[in-house]
Amino acid sequence: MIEPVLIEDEFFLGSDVVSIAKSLIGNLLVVKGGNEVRAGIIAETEAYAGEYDKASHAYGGRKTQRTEVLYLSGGHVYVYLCYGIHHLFNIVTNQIGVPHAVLVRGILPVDKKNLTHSFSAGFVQWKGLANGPGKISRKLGIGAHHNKSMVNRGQIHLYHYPGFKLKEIVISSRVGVDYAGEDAMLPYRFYLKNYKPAKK
DNA sequence: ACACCGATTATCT
DNA sequence: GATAATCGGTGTA
Repeated sequence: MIEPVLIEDEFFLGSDVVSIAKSLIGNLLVVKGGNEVRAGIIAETEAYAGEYDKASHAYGGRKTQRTEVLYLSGGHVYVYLCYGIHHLFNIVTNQIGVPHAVLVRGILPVDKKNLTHSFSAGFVQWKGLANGPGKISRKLGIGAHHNKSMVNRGQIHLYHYPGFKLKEIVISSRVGVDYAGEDAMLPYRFYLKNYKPAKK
């Protein structure tokens, strides 16, 4: 059994949000709440490249109450509400002042028996599919209170997960960004080949 | 004050 | 598999 190891802070400070989104695939997302621990293997991500990306909330350098978290340093958590119901989980990347982020759109369940003892306390096994950004927040218990928190400091942690054997990654255009014009075509979405996304 | 944005579930075929 | 029904926060005026 190989121990998952926390992803180092520097990883999230990187300037290439697209490659960060890709390399997050297959890593372990862990949410601790109270005495409970929930986890999933990241199976689908999208990159949002800030000021010059029409699909980004920070397009054109827009800075408001909602988007100011995007301008914080890489590793901060950006959670926003969609359809008045769903909380969408993003990880801010790059240096302070550069509003890049990775949206996590899908996770796979992890079996407790594939994890070492350090995760077993309070581990809650969730079931079903989490192939959609609203579903992962439901399954893992991510909410608005996580907004502006810091990965690997508070309740949300990201680990390298050598126990998961990464196969082929599919690259495609992003979901639900029709309004972004030509930027809607950018190949900024990544998912595991053997995973069924909610949307093609 | 108002237009805009989108993920999920239920219900139908 | 396809379609319809659903909400509330945000940004701009």
